[in-house]
Amino acid sequence: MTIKEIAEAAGVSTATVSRVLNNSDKVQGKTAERVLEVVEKLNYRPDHVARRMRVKTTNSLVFGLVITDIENPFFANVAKGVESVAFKNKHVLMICNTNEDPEKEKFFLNSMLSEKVSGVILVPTTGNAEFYDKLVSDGFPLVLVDRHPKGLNVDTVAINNEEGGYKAVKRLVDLGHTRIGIINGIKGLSNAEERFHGYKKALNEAGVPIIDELITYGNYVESGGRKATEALLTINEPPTAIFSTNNLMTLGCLKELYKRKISIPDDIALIGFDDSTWAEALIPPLTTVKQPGYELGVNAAELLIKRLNNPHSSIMNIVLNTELVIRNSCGGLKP
Amino acid sequence: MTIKEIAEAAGVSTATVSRVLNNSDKVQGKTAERVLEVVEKLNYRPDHVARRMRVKTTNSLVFGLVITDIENPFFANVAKGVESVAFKNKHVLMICNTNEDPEKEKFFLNSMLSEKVSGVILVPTTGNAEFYDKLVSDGFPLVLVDRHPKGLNVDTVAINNEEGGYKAVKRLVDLGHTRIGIINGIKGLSNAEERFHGYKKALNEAGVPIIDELITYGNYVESGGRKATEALLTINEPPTAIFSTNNLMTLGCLKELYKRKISIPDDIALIGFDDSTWAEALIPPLTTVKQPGYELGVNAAELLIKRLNNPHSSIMNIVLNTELVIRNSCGGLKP
DNA sequence: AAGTAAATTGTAATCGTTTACAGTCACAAA
DNA sequence: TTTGTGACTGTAAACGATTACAATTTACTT
Repeated sequence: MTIKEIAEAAGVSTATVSRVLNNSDKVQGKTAERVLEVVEKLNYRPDHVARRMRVKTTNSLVFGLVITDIENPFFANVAKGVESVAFKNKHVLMICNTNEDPEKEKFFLNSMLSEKVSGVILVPTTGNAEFYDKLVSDGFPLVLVDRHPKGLNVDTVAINNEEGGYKAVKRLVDLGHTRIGIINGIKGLSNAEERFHGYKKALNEAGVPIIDELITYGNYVESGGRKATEALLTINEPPTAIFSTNNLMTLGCLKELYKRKISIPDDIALIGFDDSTWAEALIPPLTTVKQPGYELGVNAAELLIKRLNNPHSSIMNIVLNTELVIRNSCGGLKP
Repeated sequence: MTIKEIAEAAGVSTATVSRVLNNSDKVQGKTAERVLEVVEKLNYRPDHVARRMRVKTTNSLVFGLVITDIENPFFANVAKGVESVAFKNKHVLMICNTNEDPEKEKFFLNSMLSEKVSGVILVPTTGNAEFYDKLVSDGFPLVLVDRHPKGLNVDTVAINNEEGGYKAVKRLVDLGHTRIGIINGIKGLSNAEERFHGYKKALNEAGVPIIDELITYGNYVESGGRKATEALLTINEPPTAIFSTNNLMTLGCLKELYKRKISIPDDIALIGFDDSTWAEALIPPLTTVKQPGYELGVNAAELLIKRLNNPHSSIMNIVLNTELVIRNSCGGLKP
């Protein structure tokens, strides 16, 4: 079913059909009606592929979204935010999942470029910075979310990770802890390093020494969180509190603690980063730094649209704030 | 950067470049090398849009995936399974999120058809059955996952929901419960009804009467689970065990129980459906019926590929089994 | 009635590939 | 030398839409 068949059936030219379909230009009311009737009757569906080939604008009706882990509820939130904006703009989403693999990421970005998406929202891994740079300088609409490779002049939407880390650790310090273990994310990722900065800042401010033994890395995955927890618990003088810097590692940590029958918050205090939907269902409910994942996605999508409408406006870097959600996994709550 | 420019730069025709790029046909080694060098040097990226327009096959390098809730870890699992197969086949995924809204679903399906995806994997909502039917009879490659509208002759991959529900409730019955509340999913959805069948079957087999008061509906969302739990707890003689038929409703249930300081498994037993990553981190860890979400996705994608390669082979309905994961939320475990 | 501007519609080129078909070339056989 | 045969390579026509430009019709003025 093509525009040509519609044209024939309605006794007009393809140009007229196209005009009616894009309800642009001036077509006589009667003619438009007749065409629309035929369109309806023949159940015609426009071919976006053909359209996109002809129309050189960025108007492809598809946005790309590249995330690192679709199974992490945080990124699911982000995706939902992006989706809601995309849908409002009649766009559809091409979502890819890199698993933090730079090669996969490159493949997906190339695929999306080949598919001529309008633009891409990307949670960057490490190692492809020059590639992004080339895309941006070629004028391709790209928005980075959640992470910001150093020295890159590109639109970004991220959260204030340092402040988030600071808040979390300050809370622990305020409750009297001085041996505070941290489970860090992936080395070299901006958000991981910033959260770590926040940790150090809070300790420094309180005059608490920073002890190497208490600094572990869990690479943002559950098994990493578990191993890191194990490491923290088996040192000479284990921490009295743990700051886990993402939700999956928190899960690993919880499981390890449960296995060892170490109870929260009595034996150890635990504070997480990222408020997942299950955080409140834990016993005790988890105190955590809440990241606005959905808003991150919404803002990224809106920024992308802004960029599309105005390719030469200056680069924007949006930073959203976190919120400390105090529940009971660090104690300190009135009963 | 088009194939034409490559052709000029390499001093050959566009046909030759195309042949080299699709490493088909016989092109002289030297020529191919020269072309590839130019491709490399000029950083050429094929235009899939143009390609797809010319090539009428189903070979579009894009699969569609329509799910109902990207924030539900179960569907994230499914998506990941689909993704892994897609990636192996150098395909990229167009993912849409219907939120159980039939209108949105229709819009997305139309979009995907317009984008000429190779085929679609769909978690169907209610109400668009005739639409699917038309697609399938038009020869469009469609695979349904997780749910199966009645009377539709279409490829499906689902789990054995009735057996899953049966296993869960049997476990409760075996532990001596006779007042077992159920929090059902969305009325009219095959998987919800099948799980409910399993519930009734287990009770009937044990000679336990089925009591209307104990049957509630939570529509597969957290708030629904919460309200349903509230309803169950405020009847005259509350249940001693609850079967929650999906993960989000289980979360709602847990929160309601926590609020009311009802402890698991001492005051009430709880069994869930769908083993989320957090289920094991709960205290006590959640006993649940595990659905193989990832495998569901893998199988759906493979079925889709099979369908693409062989459009006229007979319709397949794949059913995967569940597994009862016994933890401690129903009690009955040796300490 | 003729002329003119405005409104509507049609013609045909174009987007970047793929591919049927045709053409070229080298070399072996007659 | 001519002819036939592969092995390559090139030419040009699609694919389905959009749109500049041309053509036609309509409406209005004088």
